Amino acid sequence: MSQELPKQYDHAAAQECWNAHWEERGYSQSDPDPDRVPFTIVIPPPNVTGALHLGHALNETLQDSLIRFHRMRGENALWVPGTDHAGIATQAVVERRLHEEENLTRHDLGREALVSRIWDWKEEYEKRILNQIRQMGCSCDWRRTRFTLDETCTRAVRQTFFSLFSQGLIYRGKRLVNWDTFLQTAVSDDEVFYDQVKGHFWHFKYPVIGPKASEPDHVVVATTRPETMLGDTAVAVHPDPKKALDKVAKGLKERLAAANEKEKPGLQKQLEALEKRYDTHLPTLKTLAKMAADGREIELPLLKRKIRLVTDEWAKPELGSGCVKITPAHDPNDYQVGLRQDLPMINILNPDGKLNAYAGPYEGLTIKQARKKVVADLEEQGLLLDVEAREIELAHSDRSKTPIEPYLADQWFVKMDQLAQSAMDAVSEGQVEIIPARYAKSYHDWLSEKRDWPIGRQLWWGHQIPVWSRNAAEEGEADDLMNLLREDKAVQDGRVSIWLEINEERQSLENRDDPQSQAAMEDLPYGTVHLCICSESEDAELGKKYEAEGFIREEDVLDTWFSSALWPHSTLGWPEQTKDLEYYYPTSVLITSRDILTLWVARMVLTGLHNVGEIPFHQVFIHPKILDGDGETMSKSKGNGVDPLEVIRQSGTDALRFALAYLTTETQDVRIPVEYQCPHCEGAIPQSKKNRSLARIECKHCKKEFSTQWARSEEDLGLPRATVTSPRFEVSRNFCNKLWNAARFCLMNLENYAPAEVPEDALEVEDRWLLSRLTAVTQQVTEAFENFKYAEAARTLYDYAWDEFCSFYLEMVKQRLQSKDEQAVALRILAFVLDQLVRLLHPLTPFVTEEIWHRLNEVAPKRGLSNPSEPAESVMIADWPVADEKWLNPGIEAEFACFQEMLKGLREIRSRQNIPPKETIPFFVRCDEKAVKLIEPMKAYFASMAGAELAAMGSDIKPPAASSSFQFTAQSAGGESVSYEVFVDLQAFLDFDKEIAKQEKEISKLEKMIEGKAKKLENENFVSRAPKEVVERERESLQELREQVRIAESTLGDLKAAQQKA
RNA sequence: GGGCGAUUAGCUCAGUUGGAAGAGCGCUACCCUUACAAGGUAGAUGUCGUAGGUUCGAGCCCUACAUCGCCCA
Repeated sequence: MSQELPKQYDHAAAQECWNAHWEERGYSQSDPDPDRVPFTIVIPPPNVTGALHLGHALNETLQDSLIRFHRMRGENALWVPGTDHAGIATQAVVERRLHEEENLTRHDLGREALVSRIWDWKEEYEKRILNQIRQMGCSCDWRRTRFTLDETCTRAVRQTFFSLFSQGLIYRGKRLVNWDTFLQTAVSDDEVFYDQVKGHFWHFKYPVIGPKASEPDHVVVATTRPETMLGDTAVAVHPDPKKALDKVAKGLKERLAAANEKEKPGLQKQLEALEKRYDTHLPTLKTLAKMAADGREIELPLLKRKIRLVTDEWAKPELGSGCVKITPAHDPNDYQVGLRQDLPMINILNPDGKLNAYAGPYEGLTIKQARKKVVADLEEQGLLLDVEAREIELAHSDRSKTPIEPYLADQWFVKMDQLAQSAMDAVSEGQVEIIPARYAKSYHDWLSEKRDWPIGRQLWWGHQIPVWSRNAAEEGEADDLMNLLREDKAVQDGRVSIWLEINEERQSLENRDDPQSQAAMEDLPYGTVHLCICSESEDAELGKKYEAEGFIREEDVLDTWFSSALWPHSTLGWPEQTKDLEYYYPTSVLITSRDILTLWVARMVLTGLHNVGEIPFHQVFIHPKILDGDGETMSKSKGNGVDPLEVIRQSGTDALRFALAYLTTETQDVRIPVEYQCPHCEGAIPQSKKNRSLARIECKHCKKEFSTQWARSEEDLGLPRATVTSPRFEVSRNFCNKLWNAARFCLMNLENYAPAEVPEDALEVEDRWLLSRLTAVTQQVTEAFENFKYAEAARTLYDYAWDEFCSFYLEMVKQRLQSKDEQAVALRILAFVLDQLVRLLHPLTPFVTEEIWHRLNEVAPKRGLSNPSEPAESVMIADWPVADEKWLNPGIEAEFACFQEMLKGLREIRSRQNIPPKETIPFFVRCDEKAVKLIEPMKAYFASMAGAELAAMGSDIKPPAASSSFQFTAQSAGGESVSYEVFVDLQAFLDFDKEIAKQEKEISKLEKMIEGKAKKLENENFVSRAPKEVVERERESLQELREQVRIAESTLGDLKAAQQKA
């Protein structure tokens, strides 16, 4: 038998074997079954941009553990796998590679060819990702694997779009978007990050047209982006500058009054500067506000365009000159001003980031070139006043890492008003529970803004928006077209939906009668007629028909989130009313990371409610993020990413999973310190912010060099590459190995096993103790899984398996296994407890437990304490243990704790006295009769586990002349306290100095505690106000401590006397 | 600027209703004891971020501050 069982757990072999076995048996497949309760999870689909990282590993681990737990509980567990097309991210990766490897742009390739390349990428990565998920032991129903761009999902997307469009919840409008000039697409706010860059703050003079006497002949404005002045359509001043200044001053004064000494000087200075403004700036600003009311105009330099002087609260009299230039088409704040003031919005950019015809002589320049030239030209005309160096928070596209240009463009939106409200209600009314609860707040805060959702992306990879559009130059034309369409059969049948968009820009210009606006208006159509085709299958025929009538298909595709928002119902077959949908929806729980709580979770709730009429899941569990040792998010681009497959290779999937679960507590993110493993000597080199960006590193152990993920040069690539890993997985690897070896021990001994019922009176103390603990552990672990307390489940099991099952029970049972008479019951307990432990651990460590299970099935095909029976063929489908409370026995646990304490004391003396392992130490115990009974049965274990021979015990024990002693108080099974004095006869071994020092230290520690307690008890307040039982406990405890000191002092005296003699 | 979280041993983290702080790793010593050296036994290690407050009593409750992280603007 021992031949077959290696000393070390072979995780690689187990994983391969059992994964194949599980799939072959189809354990993870689920079909609707009205007799069973479903438990359903849909995977948050990883995107096909790249391979999975540790964050995914955590996410998958938590889902699979939960699915396995519920499956074992007998629920019909379904876990739907799949991946996400991640439109912009995936297209960006492929485009970048195209550029790097072939120096081509997407326009060189064309839409069809590019999309085909992205599909190739997707095929490759989808395969890789699904394989990774498999390697993590995930028990998904692979038959149901979905992709957000596959047929099933496409149908759902199409249906959703059509339905929202028909209900008027989708519209197109001109909006300021975050334009990525590199990828030439709008990106959402969530795809924008801010970076501090060094920039400048330029101050310009704009001349006033026809100033009256006593009026200023110019205004001063400032900007960090001078080229945007070409798109200026106004200059704003505050409508009531004095009121605004007063308000700021009041706020400052309040802060000053409340400020501490450190802050005061700064605030004081600010206030003084502000007060000066009343003299230096206020008069001019007041005049300007009046001029604005009079309709005075400004001449925009360089282009010589007339622009308006307006009053708007966006202008801050406390800052700069108090005037602000307004560029509605290129700044979000200015855009709002533009809307309020009905300003023309002039877009000066082409999609590629070069300036367009509105920029006049600057047309064709890049932003950078235009900036330089604008500044130079203004300076030449004497209109440049000042340039300050300044740190600027600049928006960058997360996708291309290039600066974002705010840009006015046509954009498709979903109206969020009602939809957002429904999603908010679902949470506040408790239909959807967010765990931990504090995250409900950010969910609500975000939704309550009810900001319309921009859903269009100027990409080629994704769900193309199913809308065909045609401009109508004048109102009459629009009406005619609409009337014609209303007669259309497809429209009447409800297969096509139509909508007339009135051109907002033209409308806003219509309200103004200046010639400039009128001229601009003429270029703009009155409106656009849009039609949406419901079914993709009709695109070809109907689409062609409308195209012949002058309609053009929208080129943009939908935001990826539009399709992932449907995931919980689209994967189950919606819009068809499938049996799956009926049975599995709403799903049970969604497990995800907090960063997409709003982007994704909220949207799933609202689309679920809109499409299916029901919430998508009952619970949302938000798990921690994976950080590196410095508390930074892990990412490949930082170089601090650990590859889960590497962890799996080195330590095994079980170790990966167990470690991640072990770290998943409610409030902490998971820190995983990263280190390089030297390919030459396998030594560990901790990763730092410094070395993580290097292409080559010298090993501090063997002094040889190795390369990293950054290696690009021939020379660097020639060096062997280091593995990036983390020491954090060792604990769990060791644990798996420990479990393996514990099982190995059991299995080797179970050769003589014969199943039979175990009557309670056949049990020894340690059996009762182990069963009592097992029962408690079963309850704790069950409750932990029910409440997503993964760390608690893992820790409870770790402690039980290692400290209790291995360190105590297995050590104790060894003796009984030697004896034919005592063996039988012990083996039944072993088989049973191992069986239960393996079940409890299975959700976290599926492979090692399955490996053990199968071997256990061979040697112990029937097991159980009351009614031995045949277990399931696989632990994956075995029943979850049910705690049988009859085994709970706090009395036995207390007694056992007493044994443990005595054992520990004996071992400590051995260790302190350096007594060789082979020597046996005799010891005496002084205690009363009751206490004798408690210790008596454990006699043999002191011998086997501490090499200590109980020489005598009783109330009249006289300590040996040269001894070491300790004493303690414990609880008996009945709850009374029992005291022990233990003397170890050290005649043959004693190191007097060491022992005297130890006793003295012990006495001084005890005295300190006595002092503290005595003081507490002398405190009138404590005695009178604290609960009686607490005071009583303290009194008793003081009593015991005094007794302990007395004994220790007597031992010390004996020791000193013996030393004298010796 | 607003919201949320964190701060406990050298490192990574537990710490139940408030009653004199624990684990793993690392470190030290001893041990290849017939399940396991990825192991065993024992040991050392703490201003519980700072300052106040509540309380007989605070790692835990309250307030302020500091530092770090995340989300939002």
